[in-house]
Amino acid sequence: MSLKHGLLGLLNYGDMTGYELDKAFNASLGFFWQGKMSQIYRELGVMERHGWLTSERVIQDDKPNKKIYHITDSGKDELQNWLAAPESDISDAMRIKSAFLMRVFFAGETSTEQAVKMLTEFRDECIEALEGLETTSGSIAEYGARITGEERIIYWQIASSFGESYYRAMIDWTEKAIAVLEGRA
Amino acid sequence: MSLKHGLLGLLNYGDMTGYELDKAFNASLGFFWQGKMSQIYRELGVMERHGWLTSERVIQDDKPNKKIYHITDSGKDELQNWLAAPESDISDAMRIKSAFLMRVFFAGETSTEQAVKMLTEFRDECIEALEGLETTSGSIAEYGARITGEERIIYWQIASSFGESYYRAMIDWTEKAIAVLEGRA
DNA sequence: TTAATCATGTAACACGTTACATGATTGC
DNA sequence: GCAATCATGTAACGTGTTACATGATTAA
Repeated sequence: MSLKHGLLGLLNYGDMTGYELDKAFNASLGFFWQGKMSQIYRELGVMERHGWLTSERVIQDDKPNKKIYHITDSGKDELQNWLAAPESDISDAMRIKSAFLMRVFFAGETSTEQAVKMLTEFRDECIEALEGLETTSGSIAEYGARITGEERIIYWQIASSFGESYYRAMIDWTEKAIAVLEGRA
Repeated sequence: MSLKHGLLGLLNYGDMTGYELDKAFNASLGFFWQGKMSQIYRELGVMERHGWLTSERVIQDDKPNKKIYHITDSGKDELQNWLAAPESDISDAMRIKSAFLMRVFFAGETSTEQAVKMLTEFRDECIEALEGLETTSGSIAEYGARITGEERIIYWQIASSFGESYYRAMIDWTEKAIAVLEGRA
């Protein structure tokens, strides 16, 4: 249900079109939730049918026509309920789901070299991702400047600092694993 | 595609029924990939149609009849290809997807107390999960004793040590976040 | 007597991905 | 001339979840 709630949260900051929502979503929430445009358009339709949103069609002649979405009181209620929901999403957040780890699990069926290669690639990607985070925190600051409210920025920073902790832990883990495999060889 | 590959990997250790696969899956891979029984049965059907498996029906009169699955050469090929696939699943493993983080992101719409409560609950769950991991490594040892191959056990331990790194990082992050919020209040 | 274990599945729905379709304007 | 931006969607498929159906045996 979280794509819907992410969209609600963004529309709570102000009216937007589906196209703008897609960009705002990727620029802010995109770090910990991904949604394709086609899915966003579909979900907006569902949400409108739920009565969480209303839409208004705007005719343009220099650019394609657009449809501006507006959050309703019912939508704001839904957002608040979700935010206040005791324990919701936590058990979900605890669960690790990783096809990569599954490959590690079965790596005994291949050679040690292949396993080391796989882990090395992973570590390199983690390092890159960690470096990329500086860009992300930059875009958060930018966003924060535009949309008011210092209280909000604190939470954005907390959420984005998750990435740092996460990638650092991954790099650590991978390097230990590589050391174990190379020590054994 | 990873549920399929997990099942292939397990069937590569030996023939099993859908019911046994469900239990083996949850006892070993369940830590980083979850699959419901109904989904497992469906996927087994698909895999058999792909020619990755064959099945044999066994009539029992004290217990319900069962169907034993056996991996084919084509299935073994598929498993090897997946294991050798350069870079597959890595970009997937990098992506963070967390509805919980989305709630943190929007926590500015509620009170600081509520945000602290949410984070505290999360930290507590992480601590519990970390403690629960000792049980997991126990069950890995048990599994390792039954299914031969010391090379395999190493990878199982590497995969399961991921959890430790992960939960420790989460606990750290949460505690820093709580400190920031409480310092501000 | 009640719950758990054994054992199989179907049906419907929810969510995510990929491919396709359309078409003007603007900057390199 | 070519790619990007603006702007909306549909269709089909893949994967994950929930609910339902059946029914014997065994241990607390």
